[in-house]
Amino acid sequence: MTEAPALAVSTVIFTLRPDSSGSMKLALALVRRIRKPFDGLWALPGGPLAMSEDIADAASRNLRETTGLQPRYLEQLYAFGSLDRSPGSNEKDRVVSIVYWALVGSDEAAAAIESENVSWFWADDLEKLAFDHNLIVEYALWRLRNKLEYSRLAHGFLGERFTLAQLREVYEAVLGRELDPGNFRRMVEANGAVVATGERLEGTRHRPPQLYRYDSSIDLTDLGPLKTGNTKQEKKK
Amino acid sequence: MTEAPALAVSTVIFTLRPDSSGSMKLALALVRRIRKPFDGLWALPGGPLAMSEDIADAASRNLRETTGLQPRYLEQLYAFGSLDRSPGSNEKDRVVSIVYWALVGSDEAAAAIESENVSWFWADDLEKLAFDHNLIVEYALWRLRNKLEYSRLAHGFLGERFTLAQLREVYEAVLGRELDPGNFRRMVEANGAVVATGERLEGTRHRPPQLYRYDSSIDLTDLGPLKTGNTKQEKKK
DNA sequence: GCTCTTAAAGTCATTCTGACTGTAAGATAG
DNA sequence: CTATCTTACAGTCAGAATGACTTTAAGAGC
Repeated sequence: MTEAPALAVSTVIFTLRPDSSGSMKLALALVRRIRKPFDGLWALPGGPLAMSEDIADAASRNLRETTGLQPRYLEQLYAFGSLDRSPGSNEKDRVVSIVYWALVGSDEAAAAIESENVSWFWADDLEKLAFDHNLIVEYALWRLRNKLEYSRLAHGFLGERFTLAQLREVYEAVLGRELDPGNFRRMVEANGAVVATGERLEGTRHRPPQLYRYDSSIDLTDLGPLKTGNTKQEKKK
Repeated sequence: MTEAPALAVSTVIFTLRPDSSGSMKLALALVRRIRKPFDGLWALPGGPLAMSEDIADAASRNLRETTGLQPRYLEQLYAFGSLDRSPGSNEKDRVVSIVYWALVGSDEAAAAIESENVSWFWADDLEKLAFDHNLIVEYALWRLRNKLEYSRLAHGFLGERFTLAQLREVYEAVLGRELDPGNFRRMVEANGAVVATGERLEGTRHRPPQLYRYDSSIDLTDLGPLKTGNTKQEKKK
């Protein structure tokens, strides 16, 4: 049997974190490389795929190992396998990376592991990363922004119950632009994936907003015939 | 170094072919397996990824090797790597397949290789295929149908010049439903990806339709930050 | 009570969409 | 050479969706 390219799994881990001014911004988890190539640069968390480990499980595992968290959403992004991904390295070292992207709740993310070598970075305005990881992040961002518009994806960042203002804040942070509150409400109500709980959020300094929850009979996102079933989500319908 | 899963590349090859009544229907190329497992069943063309071969090149190569054709469009679909893809087989045999999907022109497809072990099948109404290939085809179909609506994908099936009726026929074959000719014309003209050539198609038994071509400054499809550049397409803009 | 802030409902003009009608330009049959 | 058939192509109309905006409601804090 002839030599074959190695297989690795990496994960782009997104969350929302409050910036210095208190508004939510999109962030992602990176780890610092501690060996060549690209020693010292930041990179996506990842590692080799074990012989009897499901690919999504591997992504989930390296998410847990780096941040200590569980993904609220996990989806395969793309398989990257160009020959020049690691310039200057021997052909023998070729690695094909199957990349996943994940969402973690912003409340949970605050409790995530952070250290000298594991940290959150703002998704826009990234420094130069190891390998082709800048391209990978760009693509993951593009996919996240596209999917958000026709799916329940925002739920991946929120808790069980949330106000429409919080939901809108997620959309604004991900899309990077402000949305009209009235039109946003109309859009959300029309699409029907969100239902009012009847409860209200108390303790604000203004009119108490209603709390909503997602209709659990609707999938988090539309994967077509692919039903991963890897996250904690249930599905019916 | 511990043993790792093998890496293979497969391709879902779509084309349009006239059925017995003369209308175009979506078809895909399959090869018959001549060894275990699933000996005798039909399967997607594919094979192992060579050490120094780009993944898309491998997909392109096995498209050429099975059908003798060049893809007009080629895009990565998904990496399939469940542990139970080949039931009953040894864990040592685990294969992760990176699957691509391709479009070939219907005129060229008519000249494609066909044999006892290579043949076209209608995309709806497929028999049981080897491995998880039914699921893969289903997903490829879903992706094709989704992308068609917001891209220039239909060009992958057509020649340089075509009438709006031909373009509509592609849409109808892929989507599996009839479209209103007037509204279709309006939609196509509004989106601007198609331009009139001024020439007309002669020899019909009715009013001669105008010939159109795609505006080559617009990408065949929107891949976001990913620009494969693997097919013969040029891009500008 | 007054003010501040956000919730929530509603208005309006524009654009988009699907269904449909009407006319144009050829070929063919008689 | 006229009637008929077929499809090209233009245009209409009503309802839905969208973006910008206004109005009123319901709390907190002073």
